[in-house]
Amino acid sequence: MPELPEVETVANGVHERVHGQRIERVWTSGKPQTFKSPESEIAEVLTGARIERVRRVGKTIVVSLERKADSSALPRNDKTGAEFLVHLGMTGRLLVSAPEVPLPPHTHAVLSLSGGNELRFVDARRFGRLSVRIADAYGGPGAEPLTISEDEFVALFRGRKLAIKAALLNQTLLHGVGNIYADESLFRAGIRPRRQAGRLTRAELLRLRKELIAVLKNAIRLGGSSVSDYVDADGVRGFFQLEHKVYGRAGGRCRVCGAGLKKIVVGGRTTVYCPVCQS
DNA sequence: AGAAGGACCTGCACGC
DNA sequence: TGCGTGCAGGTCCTTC
Repeated sequence: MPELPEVETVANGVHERVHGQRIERVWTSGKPQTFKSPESEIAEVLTGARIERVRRVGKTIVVSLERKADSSALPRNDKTGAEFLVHLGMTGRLLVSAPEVPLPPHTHAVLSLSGGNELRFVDARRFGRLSVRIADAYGGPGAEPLTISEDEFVALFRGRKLAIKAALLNQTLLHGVGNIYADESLFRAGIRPRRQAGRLTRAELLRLRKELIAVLKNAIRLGGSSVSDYVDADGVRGFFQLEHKVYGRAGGRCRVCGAGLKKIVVGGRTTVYCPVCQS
């Protein structure tokens, strides 16, 4: 399931392959829940536009477009272009493929590019979302975990009564963290997932911030975690799943102390932790 | 207002 | 063998 490192890997890979190219044709599947903007508006904004840049914000892939002079699908704003937002949801893939490669099942959008390749959005479970908007340097709903300061991080959780695990998953506080990296960072920081966020000490929160950043950066370096069907822009799997200490290992032994790993539900999500290493 | 829980959706791993 | 069941979870929406 794509979280910050997986989305970053895909965004970087797609950027390298498509920036500077023009979108010549757009096809969409007609499955309504995939499209947060009307499909006609997406087609109108994308067709003929040039891709300037592809980047990650939180778990969202932001494709910056140079606006066409005659586009009327979005309100006018002459100083800026448009943005195409891609959220991969659970099983979404954004692939750059040659047109002769057969379309995978569950393909929901195909952008034919001036360079000859296609940018394809494929999503079996259809939790992913596509939309377009006026460019205003999309910032996402929460703070960016890779660059947040110590004081800002500590302030996010002050007075919060929900479990620290649930707080990490809340995208309006911190965006980009999902179930895998929440469990992994809490394990590495030695903190129980059910602890009330507002009752963690400053020292514990600083440890959590440090471990979260380390685990995210390490995962980016390894191309993300491939569980379920995550792949990068070339369809290649990541390697961070081999480094998981707790996620997906319920019933197994802790790799640090040998104790049995416990499985519970926190914030509606399966949560795995070590009862000895996490106090 | 903040927190909690269900709905959405499909593929896959099970068990009988 | 084949079928049915349950589980996975990011985000949105409703409820408390």
